[in-house]
Amino acid sequence: MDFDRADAVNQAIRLLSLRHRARAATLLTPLGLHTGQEALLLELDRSGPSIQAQLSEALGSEPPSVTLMVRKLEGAGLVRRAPSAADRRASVVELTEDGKALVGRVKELWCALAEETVAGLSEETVAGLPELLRTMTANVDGRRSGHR
Amino acid sequence: MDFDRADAVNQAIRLLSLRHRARAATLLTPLGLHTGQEALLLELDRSGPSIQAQLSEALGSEPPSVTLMVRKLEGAGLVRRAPSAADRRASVVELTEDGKALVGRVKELWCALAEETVAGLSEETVAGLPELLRTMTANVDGRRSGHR
DNA sequence: GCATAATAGTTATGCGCATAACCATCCTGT
DNA sequence: ACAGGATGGTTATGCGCATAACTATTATGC
Repeated sequence: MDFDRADAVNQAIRLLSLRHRARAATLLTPLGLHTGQEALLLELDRSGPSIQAQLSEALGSEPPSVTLMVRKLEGAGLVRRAPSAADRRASVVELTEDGKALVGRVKELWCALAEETVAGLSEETVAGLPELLRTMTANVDGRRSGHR
Repeated sequence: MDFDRADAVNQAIRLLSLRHRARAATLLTPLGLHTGQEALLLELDRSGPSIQAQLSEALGSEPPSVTLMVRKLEGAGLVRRAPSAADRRASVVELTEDGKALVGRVKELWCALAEETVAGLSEETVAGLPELLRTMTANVDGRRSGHR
């Protein structure tokens, strides 16, 4: 691939990352959330109480990141931790009532953001978008340093 | 749009951001660069000596971010700053010889990364990709807080 | 059954990027 | 010509995310 084409792809991905994230931030700020935290809340809503290793896997974030996210959300009263009965190393994270209440609002924002994002695109393009993005993600993820 | 579809889009964008960035990081590390710095070097290669406001605009990063990036690249000897003759507030940034030498290698990585990223996609999909991503970027960027 | 490896989690540290507040310089209108 | 605003840059601070190094527990191989 020639450089101009490659650069167009890479730079477009970089800019979309920045802007989509920035837009998410401005939408989430009124709820008192920071970008990334919404992913954790949504995952808990999806899968129910989970240990941090599961969250780390689901979010695609490293364990230390999850530790911090959970700590902050716990401080905000949106999430609660309990020691796991089966494994004394693990702690189970779950939504509090406040957390559950907030998830509803997060979902609305999430829908609004997705609609904004794909505005003006054809129905079929939108339909194929997640698959397309996941393919690219898997392409670069597969080359990750060794593990998995 | 229903939540599942919206979430698929948003999460796919989030994950692609993380992974593409992570992959870029592992490719750039051997060159002693961190993610984001390559964009600045490539922009200088493209447009020649520029003042930081131009870089900020071209990279889509805020001025404070540019200040730090330039400072670090200057420390690494890849970039040089000179006061602007026309405007005493501005400083002109340009590549050093070392910087120019490194840009060549960055370009190679950049091509390799783009090829990895779009592996397995049809030729037409790849051709339309930058435009597609830019459309989405503009969609969320347009709603930005007031300015531009 | 016990040493060793694998796994869950945390702390420390560092980078990228953002916003807020601020200074220095320039441009503009009257 | 000069006050007020716009523009270029920097500093301070904070969050997200990463890696490295560590502890505590659980699983495995001989």
